[in-house]
Amino acid sequence: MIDTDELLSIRAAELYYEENKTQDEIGAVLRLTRWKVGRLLAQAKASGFIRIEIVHPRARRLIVERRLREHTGLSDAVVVSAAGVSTDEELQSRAAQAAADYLTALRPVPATLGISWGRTLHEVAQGLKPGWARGVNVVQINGGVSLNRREGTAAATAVTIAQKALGSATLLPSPAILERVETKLAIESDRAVATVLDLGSAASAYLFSAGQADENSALVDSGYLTADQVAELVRKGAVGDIVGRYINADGHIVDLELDERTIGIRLEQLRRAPTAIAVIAGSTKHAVARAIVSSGLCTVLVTDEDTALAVLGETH
Amino acid sequence: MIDTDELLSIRAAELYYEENKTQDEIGAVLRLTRWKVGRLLAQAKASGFIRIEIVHPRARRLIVERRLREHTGLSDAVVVSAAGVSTDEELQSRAAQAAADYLTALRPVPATLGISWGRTLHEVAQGLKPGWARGVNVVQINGGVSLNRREGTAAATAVTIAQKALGSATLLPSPAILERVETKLAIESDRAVATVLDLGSAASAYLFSAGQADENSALVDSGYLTADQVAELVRKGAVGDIVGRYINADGHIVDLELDERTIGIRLEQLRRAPTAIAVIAGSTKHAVARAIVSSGLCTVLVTDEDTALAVLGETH
DNA sequence: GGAAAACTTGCTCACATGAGCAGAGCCGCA
DNA sequence: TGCGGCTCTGCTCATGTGAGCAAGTTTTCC
Repeated sequence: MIDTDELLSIRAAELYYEENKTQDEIGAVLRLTRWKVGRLLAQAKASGFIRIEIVHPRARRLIVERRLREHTGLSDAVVVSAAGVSTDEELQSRAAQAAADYLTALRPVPATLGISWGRTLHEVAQGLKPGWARGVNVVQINGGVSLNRREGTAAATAVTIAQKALGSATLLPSPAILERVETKLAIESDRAVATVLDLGSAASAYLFSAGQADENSALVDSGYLTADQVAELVRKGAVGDIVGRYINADGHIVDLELDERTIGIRLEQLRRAPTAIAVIAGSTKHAVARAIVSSGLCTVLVTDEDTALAVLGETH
Repeated sequence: MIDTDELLSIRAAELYYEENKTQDEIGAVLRLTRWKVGRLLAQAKASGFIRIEIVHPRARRLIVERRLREHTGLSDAVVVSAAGVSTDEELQSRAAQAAADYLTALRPVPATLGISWGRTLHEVAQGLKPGWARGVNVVQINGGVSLNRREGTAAATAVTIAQKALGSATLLPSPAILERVETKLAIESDRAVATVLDLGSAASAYLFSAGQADENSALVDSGYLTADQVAELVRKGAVGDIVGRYINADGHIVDLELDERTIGIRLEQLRRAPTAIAVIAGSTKHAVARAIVSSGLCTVLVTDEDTALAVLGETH
């Protein structure tokens, strides 16, 4: 049988929150003093019977953000509401918009911003307001899309962010992954590439997303890897990729040989960065997000509610 | 683009409802006066961005109850929350419990209570507390289960309610539907049956449920009708049955011949009753509930949130 | 361009509410 | 039975909050 006080507190809550009665009026109805009513309401709240939710595409979940800050190594977190969202695309859009907002409010404004590329980053670029900053040098930190897709996606992202920041973009003129280590080393040592890589290593802040490890990965899409190769990586423990490098649940490189052929910033450099903003949302990216956060690959995580709970290890 | 004030009001709501900050503190954070913050919060509420829900099996939806009272002919309504409920059975249990509570609180306490039978009514009987009233004569108002199922369900319901009310039960010793009109007339005029019917006609209050019109109907289950017969009734427009009589969406008898062979209170008598409590819940019963309410077959409806919205014509 | 209308802003004031506290009632234990 | 500790109750008081108002600001329309 349910406790009498519990039932009373529910009746009180109904009158308070649905009928907008004052605690005094409720007291009159239920034959209680107004103080008792106040206590019942507090009890109902404490028991979790009262659920207050902010439903809006731009709503954030501050409570979850705080939990992330407290229970992980993150220095900051942005968690967008997943209320009323059915698709992963929608979640990613919300997170991207939130990342744009975060970037706009970021102080100090980074002189140099290192960015990766991909669908999510592109959306972040779209979400930024023209003039969001006054002069930021945007640098690509990993090799770009260029094999068999529309050439310009990666470049366009960097350029858009830079233009809207009234700054300049520095592109990394190189593929993401090369077939032979020798080629990679050669390209890397080329002055045009080396300069950009050095600039990227010294960026004041980083902004990047992550990809899940499956056949829908952007690296497969761009033709750098085949679905079979990714499947093999998964077999070796890969949960996803970050700046073109596949990691396992511990945040370690899965395939050293492949990694040696990948051009771009190294994970250690990212780990040392004072500001590394990861934008990762959608149900397919829970595992990567968790790996990235727990291994300290980012200092700030922009994500959705469900992914945040997964990172906290509270998957329902 | 989203209105600036709208975004601000969302930020304010986050700080107010999730972080429990005062409007003054929020003003300090967002660089606004506390009055502006108050207005933003009011705006957020008015726009429906703030959703407060009471999650508890015994929670009621007073707002929907009021809408029912205002927009239908009902004199009262009880609407239980459907939050976190997956099955129709659970919804029916909640409604049955709520009906038991309603009956307990009903004033004046009915001297004679006319009841139907069925799964729902049985649950209402279970949900009543022993001693919920002091002396109520419980009368069956329609023919009982008796053909091929456990004999006692209908009787047990009446007896349980009466016992718990420290009162007496008067059973209707008759089947629900007879095969020939002549038999029905004969039984009806038998003193033992006629007395009970008269008592039922003069009850101070009625409590009944309704059945959906499909092969799962209690009348099919009890062997009074075949699945085919019900299908035929549906073809003629039947949406469900109430005290053994099939009605269409307008609340009219679907098959006059069948109705002539049905024993129990007539719908006109129910329509004239000052207190007729219908307990109807579950997604399969939306249509019957609507028919019953709109044709004035009950004065009080005990139901679940979703059914209530269907009755109000707000199915999403 | 200027007046009227509509809206927004910062305020006063009254009311609603939560924190904190003293006393009442209840329980267990000697 | 009597004593100390426990919870629960009703209160005072300080604070948080919404209604209403006048002044300032923007918009609209001639």
